[in-house]
Amino acid sequence: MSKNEFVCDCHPINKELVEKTKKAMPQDRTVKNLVNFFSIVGDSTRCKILFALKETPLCVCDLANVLSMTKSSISHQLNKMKTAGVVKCERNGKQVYYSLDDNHVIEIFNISIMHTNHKAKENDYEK
Amino acid sequence: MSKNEFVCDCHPINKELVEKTKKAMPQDRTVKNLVNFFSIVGDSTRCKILFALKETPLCVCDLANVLSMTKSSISHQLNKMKTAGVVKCERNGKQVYYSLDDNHVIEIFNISIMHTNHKAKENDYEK
DNA sequence: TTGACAGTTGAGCATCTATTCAATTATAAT
DNA sequence: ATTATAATTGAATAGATGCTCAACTGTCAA
Repeated sequence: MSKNEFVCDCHPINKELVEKTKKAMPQDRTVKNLVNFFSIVGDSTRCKILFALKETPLCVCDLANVLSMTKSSISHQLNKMKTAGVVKCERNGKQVYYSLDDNHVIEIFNISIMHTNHKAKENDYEK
Repeated sequence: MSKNEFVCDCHPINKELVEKTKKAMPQDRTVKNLVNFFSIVGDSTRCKILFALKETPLCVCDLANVLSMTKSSISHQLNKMKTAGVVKCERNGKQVYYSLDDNHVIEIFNISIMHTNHKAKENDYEK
């Protein structure tokens, strides 16, 4: 199967603009990294975990209590988050303490909250 | 079904810290809005659409050509993005032109790209 | 009014993914 | 050693989601 296979079902309206835009598109790896990151934070459980860890490092058990979920479910998500590089962990006796691995995440959260609040307000006006 | 039902399968290690962290957690609606937004950008097709629209407004057909996908598939995604408030559209004759509805998105993209590049570099060192 | 093209829409399908459950590992205390 | 607790892990399940296909709407031109 060719990678350049033409799978589009229509001819371009503005061919030059299409070509120009194609050239301006970022590398596949850039998109992949970005999508991977947004997928991690685009889940309710993981998002809440990050909000909790923003406050303080927590062990799996305490995270489970904060979110009112099972340890197993939390642990599964923490594993994904660790792989994605948004949290790190450290064992202390029987507990494993998780914390944020990069404060960029909080910065992104803050701007995004501003964005979504702005949008939410717009929707209020429409009512 | 009670909303305060205890579904966690373990007792807290540090009860006070759990309570304190619970109080610091954002409202459900804040998390919901945020997750909704991140879910929208956390998809390869939608992410690419935003990168394309960052350059210029485009009709569905030209977007389909830029991404080498079908009109239908693009249209389905644009519909979700419109509902989420990240793109807006305007008909011009036979074409419907889509564009970004809020430049916050690009700002969030830029910071996130910095974050993911940072992470990608870390992974390179590990090899 | 008819035909062509742009775009939308809903149903169906295949894939992905979050949670559950059960079993296992790791550590500490008795 | 044995027991208890914290955490991890893999398989199974149920629900979500993106793409395809086909039918449909909207607009323009002849």
